[in-house]
Amino acid sequence: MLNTRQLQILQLIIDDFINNGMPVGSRTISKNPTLAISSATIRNEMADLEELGYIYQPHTSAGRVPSDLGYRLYVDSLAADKLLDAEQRVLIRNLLLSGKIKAEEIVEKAAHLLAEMTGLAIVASYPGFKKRALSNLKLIKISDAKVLLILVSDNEVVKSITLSFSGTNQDILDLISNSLVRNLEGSTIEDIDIKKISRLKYDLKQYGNVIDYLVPILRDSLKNIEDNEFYIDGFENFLTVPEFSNSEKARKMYRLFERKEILNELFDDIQSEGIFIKIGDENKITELNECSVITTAYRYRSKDLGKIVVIGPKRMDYRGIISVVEYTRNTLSDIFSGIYL
Amino acid sequence: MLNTRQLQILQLIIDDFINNGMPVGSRTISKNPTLAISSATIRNEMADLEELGYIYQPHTSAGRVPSDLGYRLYVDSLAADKLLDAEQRVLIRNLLLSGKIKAEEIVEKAAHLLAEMTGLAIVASYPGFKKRALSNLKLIKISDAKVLLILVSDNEVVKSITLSFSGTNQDILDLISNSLVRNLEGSTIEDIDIKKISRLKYDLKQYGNVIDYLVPILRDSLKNIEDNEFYIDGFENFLTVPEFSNSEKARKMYRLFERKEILNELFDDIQSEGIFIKIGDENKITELNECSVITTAYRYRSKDLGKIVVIGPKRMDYRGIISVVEYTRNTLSDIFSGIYL
DNA sequence: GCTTGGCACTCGAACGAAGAGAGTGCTAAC
DNA sequence: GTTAGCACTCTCTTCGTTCGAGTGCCAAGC
Repeated sequence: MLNTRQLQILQLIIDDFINNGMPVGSRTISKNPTLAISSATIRNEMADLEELGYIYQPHTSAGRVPSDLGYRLYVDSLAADKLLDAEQRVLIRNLLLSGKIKAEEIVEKAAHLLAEMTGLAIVASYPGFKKRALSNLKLIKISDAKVLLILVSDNEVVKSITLSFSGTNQDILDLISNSLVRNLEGSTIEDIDIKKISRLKYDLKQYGNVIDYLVPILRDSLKNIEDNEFYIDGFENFLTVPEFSNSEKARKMYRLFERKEILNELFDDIQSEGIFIKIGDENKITELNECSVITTAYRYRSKDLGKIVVIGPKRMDYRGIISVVEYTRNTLSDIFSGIYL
Repeated sequence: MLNTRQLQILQLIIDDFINNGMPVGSRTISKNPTLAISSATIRNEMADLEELGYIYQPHTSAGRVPSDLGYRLYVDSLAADKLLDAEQRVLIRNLLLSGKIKAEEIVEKAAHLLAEMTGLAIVASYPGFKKRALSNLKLIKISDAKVLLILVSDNEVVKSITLSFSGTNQDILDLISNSLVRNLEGSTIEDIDIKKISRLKYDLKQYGNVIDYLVPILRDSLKNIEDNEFYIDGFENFLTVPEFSNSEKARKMYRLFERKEILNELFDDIQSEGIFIKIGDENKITELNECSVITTAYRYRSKDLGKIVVIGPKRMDYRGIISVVEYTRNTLSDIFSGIYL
């Protein structure tokens, strides 16, 4: 559709616009030594590119700015994915590996790292829990009145819940824990039912009264488990982006991401495998029509574990950001899949 | 020092300025029915108040704005602390009590709630952990290669650490956990030493090789425990404050609170008991000279557990905010002290 | 002697005109 | 097909003007 020169000019315009954020004039492009054509010729080509919808003028006497279509072509032609340089790769890996911590914390760390490295806003979903199978469980005495219930899912995510429960000791709790694991292991966490819990009574007849007291507490607690759905980081980055430095706009963006239904809509739309980019109007959520949204999923072995969404202005360093996101995603997947352990 | 009328005028000026954010003119004050004096008289009084340093003019033909000294007098004369209305009290308590969760999560919830209710930025420190005594401990198998170490401190704070540790089963882990608890219970967590851990060997001779493998992992993990020091929330609120809506300023504030040494300085300065307010230049940290900082500490029984800092522009609804902060602090203390459990 | 109406004065905010500058489209020549 | 040249357009900045809110001070009044 576009000839080589047109494509080259379009790329130069977009590169320049990404760097400087100001409409690009024909003279700027004509200065490029690999092109060696005059500004007048560039102007003619620009008029064509505009007619084809790849660029437009904010006003009559301004330079050109890429349209969504222009960005799309630009992004699609970034086939030669820049590999992250070794230094950055080591940095990311070391930061994510430092301190062996909980799944949630690793995701948060990765999102924070991404926010810092990309200078954009990040939303990440935590590894799922409720829909997974239970793989281990433990009751731990915290104080005279409190017991901690630890649940481990088959995707190695851990949750803890504090119960109000007194008049027991750790030895009894261990017995109860063991019995519960035997009875509940393999059940989907959100579907754990009272019947299975009640089998405790038969296992541990001698502690009947303790169990009678504990069962309803356990049931209620399990019912109230919630997936901590999203972690948000780097929204303050919107404050430095000239396109959003109008604090009204920045705040609107922030408020947008406090709305769970918006996040759900955004996350439901993410396909697995690879990295996806939605530019401007390509986003279904109209509030994001001025943004580009880059999404990917991190995995546990061969299943999706959670998703990462990068949100920024359409004017962003796609090439660099894609490579950082990709490497972080892969590292995260490796960590969760146990490659590094 | 000030006569009744002067004090009244000062309060009216500050009330009006807090509400409207614009310099207050003599005519505005003279309209107040309880005063019933002309604007000319107000002007004379204002000139006196300015001479005394309680108010000042941003420029010659503008109204008056409270100085730090003026705010100080205003805040100190707010003796009749407004009690929070029952509705808000119930709201705060229910929100903080809903779902019995971990200490960290309760603090985060409280900070988030405060950010929403006050419209200001909140920094909270989590309950301390490293300097506390160990009260319970448990190893839980997560997968073939991972074991979770759960630590409970005597102030009922729970931490979990993932260890890479394979070739064992939950029964052995239970035995090891029990032995560790016996040997380490009461030790200060950051001081747990290898010697005490090594006693495992004598307790559980039959698992000698497992123990030899586990001890160094445990030691390293315990060394690397870090107190998750601070939780920050509501900084986006700075975007709505006209005084900071200049996004440069808002961003500066945000960056300020990413610096741990600043937060440490801020938190070290907090006294216990009660609610403290630093206005403008009263803050040692020069970057906060345009802000007011309200601080308080939540407690576990009769000892400080963590601190809460509210940061906003000097122009804030001190009366309302103090009462919200106070009630939240008290509720938090009650929850941690087990009053509600 | 405090209070008040009146008045000249001051200063910032808003508005508009003028000028500069960047960039364009078009035309005619190469 | 490319390019130099030129008229044209539109934004941005600057500068002066006006408008209005608010002041300080003075002289009269209670």
